[in-house]
Amino acid sequence: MNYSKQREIIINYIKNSKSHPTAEMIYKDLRLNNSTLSLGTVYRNLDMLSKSGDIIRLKQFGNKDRFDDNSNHHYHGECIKCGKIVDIYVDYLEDIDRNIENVTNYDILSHDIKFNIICPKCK
Amino acid sequence: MNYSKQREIIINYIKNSKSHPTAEMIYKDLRLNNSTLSLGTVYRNLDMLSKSGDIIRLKQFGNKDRFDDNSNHHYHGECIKCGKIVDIYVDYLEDIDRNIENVTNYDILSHDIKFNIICPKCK
DNA sequence: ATTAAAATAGTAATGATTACTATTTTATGT
DNA sequence: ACATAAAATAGTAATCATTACTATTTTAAT
Repeated sequence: MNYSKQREIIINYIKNSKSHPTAEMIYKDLRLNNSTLSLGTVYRNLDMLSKSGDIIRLKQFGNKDRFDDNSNHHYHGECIKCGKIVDIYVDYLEDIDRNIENVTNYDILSHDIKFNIICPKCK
Repeated sequence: MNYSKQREIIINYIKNSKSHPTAEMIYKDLRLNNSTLSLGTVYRNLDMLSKSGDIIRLKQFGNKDRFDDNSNHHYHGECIKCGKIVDIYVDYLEDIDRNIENVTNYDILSHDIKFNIICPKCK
């Protein structure tokens, strides 16, 4: 994977964002200071970066994929009222994997949890 | 929600299926014995049934939504080798929700867990 | 049996994502 | 620096899962 300016600004955008942006949000924002950036380039890089593990692709929120920084582990919550997606920073629950492993035939590598929440604003 | 023959066969198909079928799989199979069934009808009913809670819509597996019986609680696993989606029957982990609630500002209503697994065949 | 609401079939449209191609950029060896 | 090959991009076209639309049919209740 060679260096590219476009990939750098895309990954920086995601790492500095708190909003779990979609491909289109990333494209529109970065276009402002990068007038030749192509939407295809955004999609291709999001795909590469999520496959390499630098970012994570979230499929479980709405109909558009969302992307998130993968620097430190966290779970996700979605407010059932306003739809906001939030990070939930708690230690990875390793015990769950070992427990499931004990009661099934499966090797458990990891897990993702999505919490259905009500955020403070919507309470 | 009025009765309809089409909705009945769709919900029965899902309840009898172990394969977490996509809309298209359901459509193709049911078409065999129901030559006028429409794909739009399948989509519309899957939407209604998942909103009413009779079935659940799984968004986190591949690019097509999958549908599953919601009669008794279970989690899901996806084999990272063969892509198979399996049910994991363990009690709902209520403690997790209460623990998160204690360390965040959020009301936690429920959660879904996706396990990344290796199935017996792929071991 | 009448009637209004709900549902369907079949088709068209939408919209997120992927594919394609000619051009440009990057990394490497001379 | 220079040449070269691999990798990446921009811009556009194509794909494909899903949703919307409309005329007709079915359901449920009086």
